[in-house]
Amino acid sequence: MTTTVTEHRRPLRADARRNHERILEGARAVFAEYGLEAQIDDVARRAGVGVGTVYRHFPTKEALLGELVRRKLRVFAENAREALAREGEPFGVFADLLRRNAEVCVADAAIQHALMAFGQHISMHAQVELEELNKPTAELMARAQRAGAMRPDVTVDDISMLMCGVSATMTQTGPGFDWHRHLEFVIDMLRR
Amino acid sequence: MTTTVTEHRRPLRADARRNHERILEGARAVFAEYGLEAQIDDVARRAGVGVGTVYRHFPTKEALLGELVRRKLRVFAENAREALAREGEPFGVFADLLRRNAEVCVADAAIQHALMAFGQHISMHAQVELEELNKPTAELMARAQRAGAMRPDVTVDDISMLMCGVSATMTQTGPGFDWHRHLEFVIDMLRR
DNA sequence: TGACAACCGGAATCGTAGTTCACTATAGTG
DNA sequence: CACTATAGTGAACTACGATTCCGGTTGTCA
Repeated sequence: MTTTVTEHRRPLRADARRNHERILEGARAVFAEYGLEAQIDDVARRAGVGVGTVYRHFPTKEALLGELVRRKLRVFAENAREALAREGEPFGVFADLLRRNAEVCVADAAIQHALMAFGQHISMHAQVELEELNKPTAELMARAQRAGAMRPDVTVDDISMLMCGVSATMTQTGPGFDWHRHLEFVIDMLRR
Repeated sequence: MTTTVTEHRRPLRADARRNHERILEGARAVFAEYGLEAQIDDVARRAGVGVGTVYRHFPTKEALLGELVRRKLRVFAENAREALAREGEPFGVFADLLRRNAEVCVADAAIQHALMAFGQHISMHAQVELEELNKPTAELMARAQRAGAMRPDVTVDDISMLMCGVSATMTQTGPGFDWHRHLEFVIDMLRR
């Protein structure tokens, strides 16, 4: 239903496949280091390819950013599914999931910046990934709530919202700004 | 000590003073409507002056933004001082201050965007205003804490941080994103 | 009212980045 | 080993938007 055209094409040539990966990794690194204002030329240089090659793989800068965001969301989702399989006190498991995913975030806060700058536009192209993340998260929350360890009135969307706030703290370098602390405040608030 | 050079200059000509105000107001309106990507030309048009005039008053776009931010901070501070003078249950007074200032924020979330985008650079030029806001806020918190109505471990800096998170929610149009809700979560968490 | 300094307007300039394209290189295939 | 569809390259093109500049205007003051 949401299958892309890609699947109908013959497989990429070996060098193309290799470069695709290199570009994505280069982009991740460069955006992590310089933020959104990093240029495509920088990405190309870091990846060791020409600009043209970047554009052969991603039609626009925004598309490239979009793919990076989608990958990040997949990591979040993967962690969530893993947490779902874990044994243990539900609230603790959930809190640890938040901590772990936050850690994934800081790894390159620039992507976070991207999410906020390009905002809804990009996230509209990540519906699937968002869904994939929200499903296990909701289940995890339901468990904690049934166990009476989590406020019964919080929803998955609240979590997105609150974590979005935490990640805002990450990109800010204010005095006394400490996202770890922010996150613990949030976790505390979710508790019973 | 931190007095500006302006004071040492002869007063502005009447038309210049008028334009200064118009530009600031036009900028506020335009940035509120189109966000940071609004152009100086737009500001000029809205203010009913030429671009050159804008540049006569503010050397760069960033400087203009900076002044807007500073003005906003002064409003926050004003509200805080007012709250300080108010009678009543300390925590409630403080919570209402947060609500009121949040309301001031949304009025033009673009300024908020500015704070996050230009980030630390602008806020470095708003030290004075920040101080002016933090002083009464801290006093208000101390009262609530002495009354045993507020968590004793939160600081003024925590408030900046958390409110920064709330304002991130304002600029985001995610599904199920509701900054009022976010704010109430925060207030709840601050409570004893 | 006359003179001039301060001010205004907005076309023109300049720098910056995203994007294209004409040409070259190479993986895959028979 | 040819042959060709794919892929790569980077100089050149473009669009856009901040900033400059100078001829014309206007407040102010004697």
